[in-house]
Amino acid sequence: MPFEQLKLKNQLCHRLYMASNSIARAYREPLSELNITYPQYVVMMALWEQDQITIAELLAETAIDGGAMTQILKKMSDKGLLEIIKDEQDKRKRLVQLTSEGQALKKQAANIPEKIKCNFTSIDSGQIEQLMQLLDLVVDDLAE
Amino acid sequence: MPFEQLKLKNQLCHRLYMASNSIARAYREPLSELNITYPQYVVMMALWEQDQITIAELLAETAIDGGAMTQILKKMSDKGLLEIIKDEQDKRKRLVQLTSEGQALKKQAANIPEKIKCNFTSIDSGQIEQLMQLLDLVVDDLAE
DNA sequence: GTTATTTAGTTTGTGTGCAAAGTAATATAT
DNA sequence: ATATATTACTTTGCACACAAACTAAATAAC
Repeated sequence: MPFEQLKLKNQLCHRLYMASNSIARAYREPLSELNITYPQYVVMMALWEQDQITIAELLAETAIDGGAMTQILKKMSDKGLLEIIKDEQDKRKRLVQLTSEGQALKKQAANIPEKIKCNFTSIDSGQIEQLMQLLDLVVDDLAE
Repeated sequence: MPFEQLKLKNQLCHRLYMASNSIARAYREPLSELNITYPQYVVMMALWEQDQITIAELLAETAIDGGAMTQILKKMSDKGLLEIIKDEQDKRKRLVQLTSEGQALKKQAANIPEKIKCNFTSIDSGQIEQLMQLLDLVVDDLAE
């Protein structure tokens, strides 16, 4: 049975591809009520946890691409969710800071995780925990 | 502990986001030797399994977006990997058919899964199987 | 048999993800 | 002190992913 390993049903990558797209799609509607996209939501979650961090720290926290981050932050800045401030100590760096609007959005976002979890009827929280641990192994193995 | 559920480390979606991006990145180099991208590789895998199928069937098999598929197939057709043939019975449909070059590429691709698996040093095949099953549950739950 | 609906696919516009090249400022080497 | 390298980002160009609007053809309704 040659080429068996090339079948889509045997490919972890295709499962991840589908699962990641499905999840992002699921977030679209709830996030559209906050007028943000999924990667923008990731940035917000990072900043709600720790504000006033450099772009490099935000990149490390979110795993968003640097080139994409510039555009994403610009759009979020235009929407008034955050401000990008020059670091006076090191003028190469820039600090990202939530506006009061950005901070206030946290309350509106608080019920989103619950909304998403409602979709998971055939998978329990233990399995989700297990899934996250396995995904961490994948990510760590692929981090060169 | 309010907002605990909004932390990135507690979010399945962010793990999936990182894992999916990491995997796609890992495929980039091996696939560049075949001069194809990851979604194009998914299309090829589907066609290597079953050739001469309609675009709708290809969409169902790959879970690629319809709008994206049109562009992807056009690029693959330009590269000479496949041809898009009108269905004479039902003129709305189009059949996708590999060229001999497209078929021949299968041999070159045969070692790609092995190359990718080399990255996974801390995760065994049993865990990968388990991971795929859990991801199937996620995808099924989110398929409306 | 014409109208309405559904199906199959394309087009358009926005938002990433990524590599590669570019810019500006700091750190290092000598 | 000056050249070199590194760091922190930005810009550009290409390829998707997606929603929404669109076209064309087959089917269903009447």
